[in-house]
Amino acid sequence: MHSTPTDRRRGEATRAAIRAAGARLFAEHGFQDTSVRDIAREAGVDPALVIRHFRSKERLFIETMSVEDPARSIVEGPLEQLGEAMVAGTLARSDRAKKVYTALMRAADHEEVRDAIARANHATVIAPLARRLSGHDAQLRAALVSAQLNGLLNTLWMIEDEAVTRVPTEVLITEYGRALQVLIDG
Amino acid sequence: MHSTPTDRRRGEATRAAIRAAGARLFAEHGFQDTSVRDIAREAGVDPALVIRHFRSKERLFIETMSVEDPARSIVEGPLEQLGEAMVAGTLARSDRAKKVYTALMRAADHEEVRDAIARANHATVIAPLARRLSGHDAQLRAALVSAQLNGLLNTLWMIEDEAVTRVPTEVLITEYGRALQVLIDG
DNA sequence: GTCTATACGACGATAGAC
DNA sequence: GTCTATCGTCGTATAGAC
Repeated sequence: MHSTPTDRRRGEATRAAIRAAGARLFAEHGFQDTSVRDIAREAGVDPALVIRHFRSKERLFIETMSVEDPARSIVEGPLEQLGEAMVAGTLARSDRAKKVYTALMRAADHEEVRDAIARANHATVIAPLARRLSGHDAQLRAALVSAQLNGLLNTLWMIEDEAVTRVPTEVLITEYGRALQVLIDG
Repeated sequence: MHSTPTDRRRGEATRAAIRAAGARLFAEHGFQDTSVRDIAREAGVDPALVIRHFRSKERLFIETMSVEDPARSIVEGPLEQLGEAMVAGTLARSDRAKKVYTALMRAADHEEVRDAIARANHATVIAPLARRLSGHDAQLRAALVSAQLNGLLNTLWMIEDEAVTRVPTEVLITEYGRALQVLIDG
């Protein structure tokens, strides 16, 4: 009937194990190629518990595909060189951040994933950047800078277009940074 | 034993019906939400024939998700205003072109789809643009312009971020066109 | 050769017993 | 909270009729 303290503690341990397994497997193999049964096996629990605790594979994915490493810092620094700084700061992010970004983008078939992506973009890039911009259409220009940045990341991390992946990072920072700077300057 | 003319004609008609059904359903509902059985029903054909004729759902998707409406024209016009022209030309593309783009991007979980996207980018944007650019790193700058453009399209069509979708097209053309122009000018 | 019928193994998710 | 058994659906393969 009632859940005892022991029950609750066991449940929390199970939840944590499932979450850890999901965080690892989704980042490594993506949403589609990671099955609920894979996660259960990695967590050492019954497959039914994955759904029981997280309601659906999709919800576990969204809850799991996030990074503590805050991207907020990429909109800091002198405004006059922020374009380059944003590209450099993004390309220098952790390996996990790249994998999470890629996994999210490649799962954009799912509406709730798209919403999560949009929310993350606003929270980590658009809103803090818009606060720093002056001049006309600050909000819009911030959103377009975010779109630009995502364009580069998609080419580099999601599509992995060889024409761009083999270019030295410093060149990308200089060239693409100039393009961002135009919208930052307004 | 041997295939009669009647056999061959029947087979071609079946193939065409499956292709047409796939072209419609994939564009409308995406890769994931369109089942092989849906396509077979729409085509008035046995589900096994879909695989028999196209080897896999993924191959039918890639073969089907293309547009005759050539995007090549978006890299034409005076170089000094090509940035704006590219944005304008892209945003003015057919409704089918938008749906195909969205369907492809949302199916990027599949490696062969990513390859198809990269090939399309090179054939329709990067290569023809690189041919027109002069100065340093023409090939790279063309690839980065393509990345920028895809960034806008992803925000607009794939993620459908409201902060950008509700902005008037003319504003997007002016603002984002300026950013493209920087890399076009070099 | 085209097609029909049937089946396989894996999937996400659920009901109900403990 | 956990586990077993199972459901309906999926992409795909194939045997055999025409």
